[in-house]
Amino acid sequence: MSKPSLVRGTRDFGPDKMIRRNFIFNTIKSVFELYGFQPIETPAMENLSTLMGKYGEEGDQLLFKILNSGNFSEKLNQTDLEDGYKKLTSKIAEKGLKYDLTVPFARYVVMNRSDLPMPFKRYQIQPVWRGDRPQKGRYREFYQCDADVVGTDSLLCEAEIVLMVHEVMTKLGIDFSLKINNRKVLTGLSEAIGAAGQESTLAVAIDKLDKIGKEKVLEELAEKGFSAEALSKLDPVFSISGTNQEKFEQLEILLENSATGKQGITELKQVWDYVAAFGVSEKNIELDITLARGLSYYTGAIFEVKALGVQIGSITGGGRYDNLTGTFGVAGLSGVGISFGVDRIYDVMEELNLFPDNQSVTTQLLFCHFGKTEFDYALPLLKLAREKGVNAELYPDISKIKKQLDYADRKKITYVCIIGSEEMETGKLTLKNMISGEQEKLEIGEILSKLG
RNA sequence: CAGGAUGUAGCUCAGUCGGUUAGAGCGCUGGUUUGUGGUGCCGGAGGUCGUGGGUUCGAGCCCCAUCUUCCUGCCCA
Repeated sequence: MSKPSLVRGTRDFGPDKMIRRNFIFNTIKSVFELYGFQPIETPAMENLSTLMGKYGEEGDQLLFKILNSGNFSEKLNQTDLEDGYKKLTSKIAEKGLKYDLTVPFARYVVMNRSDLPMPFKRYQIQPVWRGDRPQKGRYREFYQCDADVVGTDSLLCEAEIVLMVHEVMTKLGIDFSLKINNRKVLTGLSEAIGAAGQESTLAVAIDKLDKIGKEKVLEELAEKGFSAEALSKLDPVFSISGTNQEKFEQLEILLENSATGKQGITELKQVWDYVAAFGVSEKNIELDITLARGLSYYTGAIFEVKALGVQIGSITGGGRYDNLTGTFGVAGLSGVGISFGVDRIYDVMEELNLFPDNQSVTTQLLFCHFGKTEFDYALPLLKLAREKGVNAELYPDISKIKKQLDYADRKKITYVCIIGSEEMETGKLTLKNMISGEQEKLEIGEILSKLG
């Protein structure tokens, strides 16, 4: 038999990791609930018709497709095989693993809209799957923690997303940079340089500015067919700088002839004002007009969060999508949401050593014994300990005390209660602190009140 | 999905020009004045050298394929 192995890009999580992951999950969850979001869950798999076409062509390729059950090749003929894999796929696979939580959520909203209080605020913490090639901070199975609001255009939602990001990152101790842009600004930008309709190409190139530099960006755009005139009009974009307020002023001049662009600026400024009203400092929040994410569905605000001091992709991202439910037959429902990437947040915290030490949930008290008589004597004490709310266990085998202490040591149990014939006679049990090595003789009641 | 690197004990890694029986540290396990773990001392187990082919008298080492992990790109959390 071959050695067992994991599917590439997937991982097991042992107790140590789960404790830390739960710490992150709980932090995010508590913040979501504080802002009035309610939990839902959706299935791991969806119909491919729900998933396909929502994430662009790249996304369709990265979807994990599930082979139909039973004789999936029954109805195939030679022509199907010759037509290529894309057409073949739709004939042998009709389900897929979900790629994110937003699209299944949109499906959920459409299917349940008459029962949902609008605006509907939900959060969802589940794994998603992408058939990507794994590398640092990129997995094929990973968890997203999403919070979305649908059924309102209010920019208060955008502002609250900013506040939630701020709160979560602060609680986790992560130094971060939250970048905000607006799709309408990108649209305005393409109009302003006379390349209306080319905004996706433009945005994808500009997005790489801080990575490859101005020259390479212009090079790429020229290759994609942008005129020299358009590129020269783009020039002021690269010199936008200063405080967020100063950036707004420069941007207003740049987009003065684009109605859409000006609308984008107005929206952004409104978000800023709301955030300011909550007294949150602007220190970690930055207007970045080169930011481009989720171009296939975001229509308004775009968010991205990066951790400072760690070389890893964005740890959180989101934005507003005006028409996601439109593809499911219900138009006019606007939504805005945020997605926290737990796996990347974990990697960041690990690298920066941000996990609290005393986080481990473990046994507080282990009863050790010298034999069957002592074992039996300990049973009611064990019951008592648990009734008092002390996490306790009794070493289940009759074995040497050395082995029992070693078990406590490995499991990082701070206190052991040693029971021998002497202890049974006097009722004074030996309590040993495994960290200091100190021992004292106490009655069970004293021990439990000390630990409780 | 494109390009590059990688794989030897549970972990981190040595292993010469292709040459006999593949090593170390850590970990694991047993013992060490039998009622005491984490620090000492002594012993022990553990490897089809990622996998499958090929070249050779002979392969951990050379060639091909395949898989894993890591890096870059694209895209993203």
